[in-house]
Amino acid sequence: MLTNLKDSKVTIYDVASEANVSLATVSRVLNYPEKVKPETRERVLEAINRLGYRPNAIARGLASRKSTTVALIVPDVSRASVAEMINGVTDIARKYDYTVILKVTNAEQAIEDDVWQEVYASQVDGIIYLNDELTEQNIEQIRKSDVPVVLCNTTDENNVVPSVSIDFEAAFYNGTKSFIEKGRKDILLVSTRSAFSVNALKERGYVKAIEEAGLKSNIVRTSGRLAVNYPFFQEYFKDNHPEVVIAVRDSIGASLINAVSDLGIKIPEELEVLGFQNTKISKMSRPTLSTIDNPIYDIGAVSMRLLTKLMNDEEEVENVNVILPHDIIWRNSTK
Amino acid sequence: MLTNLKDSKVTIYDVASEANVSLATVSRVLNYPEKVKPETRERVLEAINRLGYRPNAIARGLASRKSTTVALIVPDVSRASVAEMINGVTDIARKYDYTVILKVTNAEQAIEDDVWQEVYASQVDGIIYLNDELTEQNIEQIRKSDVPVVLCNTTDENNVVPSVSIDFEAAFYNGTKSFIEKGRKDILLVSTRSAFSVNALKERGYVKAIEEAGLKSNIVRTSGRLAVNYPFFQEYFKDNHPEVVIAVRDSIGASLINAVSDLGIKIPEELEVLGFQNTKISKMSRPTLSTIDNPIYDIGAVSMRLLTKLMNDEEEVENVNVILPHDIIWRNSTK
DNA sequence: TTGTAAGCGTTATCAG
DNA sequence: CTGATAACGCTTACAA
Repeated sequence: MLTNLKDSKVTIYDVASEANVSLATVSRVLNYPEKVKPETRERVLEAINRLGYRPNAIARGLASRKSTTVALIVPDVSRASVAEMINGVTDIARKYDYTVILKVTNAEQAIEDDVWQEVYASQVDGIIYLNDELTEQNIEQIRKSDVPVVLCNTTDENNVVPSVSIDFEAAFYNGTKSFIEKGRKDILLVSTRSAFSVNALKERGYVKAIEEAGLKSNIVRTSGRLAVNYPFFQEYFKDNHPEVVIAVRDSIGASLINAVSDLGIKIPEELEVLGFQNTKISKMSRPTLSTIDNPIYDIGAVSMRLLTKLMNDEEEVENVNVILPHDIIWRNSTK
Repeated sequence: MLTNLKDSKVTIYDVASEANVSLATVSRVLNYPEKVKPETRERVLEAINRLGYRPNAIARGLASRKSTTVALIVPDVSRASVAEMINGVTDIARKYDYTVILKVTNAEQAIEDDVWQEVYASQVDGIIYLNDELTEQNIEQIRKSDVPVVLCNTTDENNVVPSVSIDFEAAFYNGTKSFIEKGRKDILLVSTRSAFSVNALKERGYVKAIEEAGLKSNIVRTSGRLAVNYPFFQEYFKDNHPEVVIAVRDSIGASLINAVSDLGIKIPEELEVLGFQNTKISKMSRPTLSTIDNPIYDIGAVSMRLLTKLMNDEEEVENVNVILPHDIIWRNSTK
């Protein structure tokens, strides 16, 4: 009769009296079960079940000064890579009994500033931060944080903030080099316009491979948006005919394939294309898009796991920069 | 000197003494600014700024018995439609100052059960629930909830749970009918296998249009997964040659286009294809996929807005079933 | 208009 | 091993 009654918020007091113990004992069986005699523990557990008691996480948070909550800050969840990463984070969060608060910034600095204030107000125990256009200002923000932060799918150049990602520079170095080894000479990199971001690392890897081979590097920077990319590519490829294009994102690679195919250029015969990320789109594209596999689910999962360690002081906060391995997946957009 | 000091958690007491008022007054300027004399209000505000005070959301939640937090329960964030919907929810949540907790169930009933317990323990003020494979059990769960729930992108057949979605039946009725009006007779619907879901509504709309026209309905049900769809379609279209295929999801439509094109069938000349959702994939597909536009961002946004009303008792909990308009977008997979 | 004080539902520190 | 009791940081009557 007491069970499941809609508005009957049952508290620890109710359980205590039901089990004929003090509330302290109930609290103990919940948090340190080994510290209470098996038979009373049993009695309390029964009372809990009978009443359908669920500890109030808010009261618990206030009293214990930890919320077992983490914030996940992302620019936009509709990007395939961030969506998949979120799955990784939430799966591991569940495993370690953390609640996750989702904050999306729409990549706007003003919102971003608010968001940091909000998550502090929420008393989160840790923060997972995904921002592939990290600025100095953002890094400063993180360093002032009194709760642990892990950068997800990015790195801090100075290794002062914990992070989880692949080695972007090596990935693009290897990707570029594999074409060079096949004898290609005219290799274009399509990157994005943005002050400072992981794309700079990708560019660096590309340039390194190109220069080592004594070739000429060639980078064009475009928007990340489909509506502007398509016409841009159609224009560009009227006059320019590289042998290979490496794109910093699959979506760019795929829209390039479409734009260029619509122009009558044959892929991979006349132009080879390599993407980055291995999203669904790379499999759905025709021809299917060869791509550098960025294990984004794992990156999310490992980030969350790392954060749990940081929150429990099992790990030093500095110099924890996890590098996950990457792969190149050859499909039909390359010979 | 007190500002920004890492571990100096400044509380309402600190602000009170800094401003020479009682903590109650500080609380008032935060919650009912009009109830405090402008000059003291000013003094308090200054103190707040000077100390960099941020109210502790947890303590506030405990005292006020509301958390200004909502839970967003989804099966999987990597599905394009749910990702975009989440953007809608978070944008509106931000506008109304709600924090959102993200719970992903991986479409597993066991996790789902846990999740509901967890969100209750979290003392959320409301729940947004996205599940396109709703069972009786789930509906039961919702009805027992003592906090408002809104179904997002689904409807409860009995209209007892608030919901926001398009009229799925009408959408597929109209989609089907538009082909019938162009003289097509052999129209196949590709749906998914699943006990009970919105796809049943889509099927119903299709069947209605077909039967009204005195044609023969034809539904095949497949998995939602790319890896199984592709070979399935290749097999199916060896022997079957409908004029039109309507798919219950863009991803199914797009993989059908790929499978069938790889078989040498010309789209739209030999087969027309209509998808559902208007995801990025429908624009990236070649030929581009005609599709029923499901305004999923808006659905998320409206759901959250509705939930705010429900949480403030501005709306009746029963019979709030918002139907958003839909559109058909004709692209190159249809004549 | 402002202050006092009693909670909110836990955890955690003492004694016993 | 268990029970009182004081926090935790805030909201909210009720008094002044």
